[in-house]
Amino acid sequence: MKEAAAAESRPYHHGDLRRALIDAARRLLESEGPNALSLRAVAREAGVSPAAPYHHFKDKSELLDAVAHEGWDMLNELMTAARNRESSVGDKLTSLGVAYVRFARDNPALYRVMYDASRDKDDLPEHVHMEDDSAYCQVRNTLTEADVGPLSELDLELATTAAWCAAHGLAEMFAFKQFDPLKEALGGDEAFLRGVFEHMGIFGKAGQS
Amino acid sequence: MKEAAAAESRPYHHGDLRRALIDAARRLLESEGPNALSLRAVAREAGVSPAAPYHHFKDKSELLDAVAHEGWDMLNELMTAARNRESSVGDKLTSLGVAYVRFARDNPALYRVMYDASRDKDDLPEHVHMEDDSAYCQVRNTLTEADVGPLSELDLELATTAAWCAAHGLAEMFAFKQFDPLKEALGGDEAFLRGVFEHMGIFGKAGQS
DNA sequence: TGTACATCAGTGAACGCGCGTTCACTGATGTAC
DNA sequence: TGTACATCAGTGAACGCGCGTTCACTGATGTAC
Repeated sequence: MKEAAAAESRPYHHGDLRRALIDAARRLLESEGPNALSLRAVAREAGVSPAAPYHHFKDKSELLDAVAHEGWDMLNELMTAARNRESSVGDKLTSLGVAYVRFARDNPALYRVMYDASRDKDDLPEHVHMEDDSAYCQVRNTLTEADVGPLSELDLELATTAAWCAAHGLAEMFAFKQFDPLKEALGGDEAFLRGVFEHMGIFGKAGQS
Repeated sequence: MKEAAAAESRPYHHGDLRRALIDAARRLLESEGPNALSLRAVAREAGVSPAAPYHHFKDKSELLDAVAHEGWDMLNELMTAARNRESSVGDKLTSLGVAYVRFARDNPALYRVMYDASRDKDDLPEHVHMEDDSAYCQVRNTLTEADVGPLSELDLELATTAAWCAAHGLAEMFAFKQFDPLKEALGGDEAFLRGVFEHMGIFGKAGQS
């Protein structure tokens, strides 16, 4: 219905096809999963010919990168909000972890695209771990606030990495049915999530201080 | 050369094509990566017609499952060995974690296939977390040996899950170039690995006890 | 204000490709007598 | 030991499919004068 209406009313020139393509990709991603995300499918979803995207993206991977970039931006924002919401270091860390895994749970296909795109380059995008308000830096900066004595620069990076890995691991495992009984016994996703975090050094230890 | 020789000498009936196909898949996986793993490519690599695999596997996914299954078996064995190699609980846990991540580092494409196959079913294969000598149980059983007071059944599962997630997260991140400076500063992969584990509750805390 | 023209952002047909799977077939093997 | 025959495990050609990308094109827009 939406596409039909768009097809009727859309003028020859789209206005902001780049934007529309990314949105279409996001829609497809959540409705059909990451494997369905072809250039042609995105064009189709946007109601446009298969060649049209080439006026806005060099090739398929550039479109995917744009989608992934938006995902990271969302995550950065969620993490910033999660940190600002709390006052103690321990609460901030837990809140960051929970926000991270929630994002992955609520946007599983997008999350997958984000890491797939990174893996292709063997690196995470710069703005994820370099810029000041990036998700990675939210974690690192919170860790510097912990009053567990001065951490060396190396230890700080290691601790941040440990936290990031732990959260990513949980995010990837979260959907496995294997954990359903445990989730149920604990009373829900959220309790499970916090339960696991409590057993992870970064989150648990700091959470108790 | 190998395929040519095989093509010359192989009789009409292969002998053990099932085995040969899985081996071919493994070879392809490490040389070309997970995306190159098509049924046709596997048949080609095994020096056999595209239809031949259908006498041994119902479809492509059954072949992939067989490959993944072998990966899990390898991992189970490595984990068992890693645990038996050490005597203290802390050393066992660290050794398990290191063995896990090493496996992922040394067999990145296989590792990917293992989890991709699991994700398609939303569950890990039974023999990975149910059987007594499975990787998962190696971790859980080691945790029961820890003298940190009696863990409740739920806490035990949570702790095992936490350790598994943490290791998986590190395994997935390990190859990112982002960590190259850190690895170098610490003096190599191994030191980086242990450094991160020390900051992870399960491994670090128990490692100090 | 009107007109010529360059530029931009679409179209739609076509390209070659590799894929998973099916089919009728055939060569090799094993078994019954 | 030899022979007839069923069964097994291959072949290779063909199917339809969706993909990424290119191409010559055209309709719409903006700008110079």
